[in-house]
Amino acid sequence: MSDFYEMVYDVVRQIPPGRVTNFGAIARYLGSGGSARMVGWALNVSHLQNPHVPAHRVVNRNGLLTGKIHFGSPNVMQELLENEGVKVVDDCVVDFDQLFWDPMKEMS
DNA sequence: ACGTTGACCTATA
DNA sequence: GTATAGGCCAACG
Repeated sequence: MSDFYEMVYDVVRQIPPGRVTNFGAIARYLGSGGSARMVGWALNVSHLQNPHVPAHRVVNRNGLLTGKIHFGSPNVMQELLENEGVKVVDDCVVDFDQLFWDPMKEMS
């Protein structure tokens, strides 16, 4: 596996329950800068990884659950988030700013 | 090998 | 404030 993928998975796994983050933060943390798309690709195959990666905690900058379709069923992602206490309305995370988890600051 | 697509973001108008 | 443009790198056809 490429180091990029491993780093992405590592960061995503360290996201605390009930918190969410976006692709840009992860991309910048990895030093890829604007390569946020690569993060998406990494998460795309994340379901094959072991241990499982909580990709449901990763959303886009708008807090929209863009990748819900890749979870097998569109409702799975929202279910998981709500199960962790994250309110989701119309595929959007409520209070995204509060629940936002920045790897740069939090991991330091 | 080439063009298109993709769980996106930043910048400029 | 929204609209459009550019960039980013990997996978797919």
